[in-house]
Amino acid sequence: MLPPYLDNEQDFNLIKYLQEDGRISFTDLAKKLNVSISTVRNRYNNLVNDNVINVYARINPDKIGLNAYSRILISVRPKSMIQQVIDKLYTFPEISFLASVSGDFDIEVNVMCRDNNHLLEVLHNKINQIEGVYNSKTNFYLKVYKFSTPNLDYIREELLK
Amino acid sequence: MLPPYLDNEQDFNLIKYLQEDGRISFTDLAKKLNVSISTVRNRYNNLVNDNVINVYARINPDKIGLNAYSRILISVRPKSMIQQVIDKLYTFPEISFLASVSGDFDIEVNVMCRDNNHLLEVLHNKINQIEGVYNSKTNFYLKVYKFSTPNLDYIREELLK
DNA sequence: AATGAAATTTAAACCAT
DNA sequence: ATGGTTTAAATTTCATT
Repeated sequence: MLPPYLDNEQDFNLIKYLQEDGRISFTDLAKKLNVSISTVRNRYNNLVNDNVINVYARINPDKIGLNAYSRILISVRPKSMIQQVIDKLYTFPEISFLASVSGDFDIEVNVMCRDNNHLLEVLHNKINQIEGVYNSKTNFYLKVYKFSTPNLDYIREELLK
Repeated sequence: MLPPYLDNEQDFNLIKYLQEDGRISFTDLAKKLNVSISTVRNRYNNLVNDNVINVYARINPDKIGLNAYSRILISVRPKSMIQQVIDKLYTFPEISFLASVSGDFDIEVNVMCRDNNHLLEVLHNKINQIEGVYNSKTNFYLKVYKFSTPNLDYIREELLK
């Protein structure tokens, strides 16, 4: 069974077109979907309000001088402090991604920094100073080949199996 | 020194507003920046054409039934085959992120799957079957707390140091 | 929830500086 | 690279089914 939103042909296609071009006009969407503009607007607003999608500008980090893009894995001890550490990490502007993760470490963050010095500063003076951070491990993204949202046509097919 | 784009007050603010709302009208942007609409449009087009930003709809994976979101690290042998493996991985619709990475593994991908069975299928039947994939290691994102673009005000400050 | 119509706002194309 | 003008297009609001 398809989850809500993807089971609706209109929502599904709406999302698909907005993935390709976040600024496509409602009028164009209405033409593509063969429904009225008002319908497109209603559905779009629902999708955004329900936090299914959000339309925003993604920055290409190296194009704006952020040349040290890395993944930092963090282990917390005692484990009871994990949420506290997450809350603190959440406030760091360098961090573009923050998640709980399974495996040898508890938390994964992605950090976009100016250069290695900047990364070192963030790591030593900020992340490693958080109470509860017991260990951390850093790896660099040497080159990013793909950064996208998943292919909806494929997903629909997959979910219908 | 600031890199191109961020050294320009207009581009900088343009990006900042578009990060918050990818569908903000050029007219509103022009009012906020106190410049003409034409200027906003020209600068926006340049930013997009130069691949500094792109505006698109990001999907919240669990809202559309993708409940197994994971990171897979891949090591390639012989190392001469890395690019070939990357090219193959690039074509997989499940993969939302693909990068070369430093450390014990060569490649990192993020995969959005329906459930564990789906992930297993992708891993065993697709990724691990690629010629040159020698080893792989999977970890789950148990919960994503932050998924954003970096805070521009902070970055500017940092880059000016 | 989906539509239609009118008034308002916005975008696009063009030209000028 | 920026701004102004005009025409076409899109959006918003409100009413209707």
